[in-house]
Amino acid sequence: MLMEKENNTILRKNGLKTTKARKEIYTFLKNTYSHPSAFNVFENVKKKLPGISYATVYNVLNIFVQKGLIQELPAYDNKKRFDGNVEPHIHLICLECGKIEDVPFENGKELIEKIAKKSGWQIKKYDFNIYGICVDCKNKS
Amino acid sequence: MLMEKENNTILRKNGLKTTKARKEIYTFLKNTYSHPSAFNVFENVKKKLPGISYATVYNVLNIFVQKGLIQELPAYDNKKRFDGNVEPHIHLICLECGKIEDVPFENGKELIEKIAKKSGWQIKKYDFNIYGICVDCKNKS
DNA sequence: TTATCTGCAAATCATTTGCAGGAAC
DNA sequence: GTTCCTGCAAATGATTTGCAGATAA
Repeated sequence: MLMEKENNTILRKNGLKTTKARKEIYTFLKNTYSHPSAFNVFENVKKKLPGISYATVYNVLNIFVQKGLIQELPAYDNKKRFDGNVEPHIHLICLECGKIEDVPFENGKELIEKIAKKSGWQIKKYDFNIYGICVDCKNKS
Repeated sequence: MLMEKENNTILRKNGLKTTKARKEIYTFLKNTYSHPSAFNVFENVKKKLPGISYATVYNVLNIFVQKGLIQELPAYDNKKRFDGNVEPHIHLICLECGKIEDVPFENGKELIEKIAKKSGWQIKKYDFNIYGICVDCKNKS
């Protein structure tokens, strides 16, 4: 669990004022593996800050992405997801229940470097999403 | 260039009536490397079929994706892209100009199989997007 | 105090839907 | 002749924006 203090420090270090909204959203994202949509974040943070507005959630999420504090997953179903884990990794996405699990990308770095060299592009980041049926959903059917 | 005849055959084989809209959209997607958005498809196909409606473009794209005739790229910037190349491969996406290039994924199959085995998931497909600055944009700046 | 956020409501933009007429088979 | 498709216009839903008041520094 993230401590209040380090949380403040991180925000300040990134030139952001430490507001309640930002602290709660940051804490929530850094302590979940659920890869929430903006709406999920809104719902959850509202438990702590009942007056928070949906627009503020979007504003804060966008600033965090911009600052590299979190990452944004592309919308495979029209809703962006957000991930407090900024280490490069692979996402396993269940087509049935929507669950998203993280998988480390072994040799990812080498592969990326090889592609950078071959293509001549300057590579900034990647996202690697694998879609299928998760173990739970497989067992259900 | 795709021939009219094979085009018809493929549509029929998938249980689809061969309409002008479908033939043009299919031909366009199979003959471009541009990874167009729905709007790009609309613009281009309108040159051949001026009366076509935007909704039809969406309908047809969705049916094609459903039938596996094309693939859909998740929206990293709020717009889905479509790819006539259904072979699994990597996309290089330029953050500056939006260009998308294909890269073969060597050892992709092995990697996916390894992840399937390890995780227990039944894997259906993947998409692997690498973001950066393309050669042209690098040279410009 | 001053610059920066937040909350609210309205706006935007991609995508979907309902339905009546039209085309494929 | 039936069934399936298209075009149109309206609906939907996620995300963004403008702005006035509130809050952090």
